[in-house]
Amino acid sequence: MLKLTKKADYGLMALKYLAEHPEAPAQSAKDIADAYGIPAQLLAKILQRLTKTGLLRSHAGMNGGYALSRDARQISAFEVIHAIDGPLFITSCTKGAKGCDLTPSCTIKEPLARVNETISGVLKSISIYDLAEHEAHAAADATGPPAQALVTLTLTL
Amino acid sequence: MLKLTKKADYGLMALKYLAEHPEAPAQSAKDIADAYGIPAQLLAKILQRLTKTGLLRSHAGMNGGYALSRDARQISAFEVIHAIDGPLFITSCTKGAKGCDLTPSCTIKEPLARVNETISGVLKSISIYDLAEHEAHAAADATGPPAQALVTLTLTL
DNA sequence: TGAATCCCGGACAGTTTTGGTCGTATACTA
DNA sequence: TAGTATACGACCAAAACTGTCCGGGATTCA
Repeated sequence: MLKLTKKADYGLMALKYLAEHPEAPAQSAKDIADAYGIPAQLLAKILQRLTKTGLLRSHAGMNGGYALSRDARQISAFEVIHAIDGPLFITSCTKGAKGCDLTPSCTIKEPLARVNETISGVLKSISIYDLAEHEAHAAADATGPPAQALVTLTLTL
Repeated sequence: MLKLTKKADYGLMALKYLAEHPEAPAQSAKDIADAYGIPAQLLAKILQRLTKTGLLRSHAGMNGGYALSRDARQISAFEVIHAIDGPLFITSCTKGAKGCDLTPSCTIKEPLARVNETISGVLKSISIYDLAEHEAHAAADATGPPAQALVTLTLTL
């Protein structure tokens, strides 16, 4: 449990692919799908969704395709997952408005909501750039501190 | 997405209930189910599973029921969720052994595995005791430092 | 102009996961 | 031995997930 859907996985993989090919003006859904061996039509729809939410820009016609709308560093895994799978709530009794119907049972909800925020925080702190492989290892070593993401989260119950 | 199942929710709620009634030798599945308005038979099966994994102890017959097998402080939310929903993996390509079939595609897997560990860490750091409502507020204030769980996690990509 | 390439998006079928019920067997207590 | 409670497998309906099909539009190039 607590796993993300294949769609979200595919979406992350696709963005990673785009981040690793910044030179090309655009990559077609089919190219990306072929690169990873995932169903093209399915990926296409995922990319469409990411386009609608503004994470990608699309271009129809020959040599068209998709491209990141921002720098890979500025796109978090959270955004991608949220765009594809919708709002993530660890508690099954979602809906801040109505809450779970009967019973003020979910006193659990409160502490778990914090867990939820923590998880969101982790996901928000990870960018597509972090997922991509940065070729210039040697260069990175020379240029200074490694470009590692270091995340520290605090959870107080 | 990324939400836990109702079963896991129910399980946590039940353990919380047990933690809040330490005086009783045991609580029947029906009592707990009624307290929260959740289907009794379903909860029964969940409690049975928790019993098999050793988190609970059961006792049949009159005045029987379930009780925590350890102190509420010694039972983590992670254990409960794991017992009910099985191993939690954020990546859809689970199985460390075979990995996702074709394509060494899931280079994503590696960074996400760390996210997964982080989430597990959060869940492990939360005990059933933390979920329960502690009546003795005044007492707690007097006895010393507030019994708050403070969790700090570090994620390095 | 027209053909090729590529995005857009709804409808839909197959499968798996969940959530929940039923029935029966078993254990314990009074 | 009657009543209460767990143990557990079979079963089912509904939802979610994955994936496919298909008829559009947009854009580029010859």
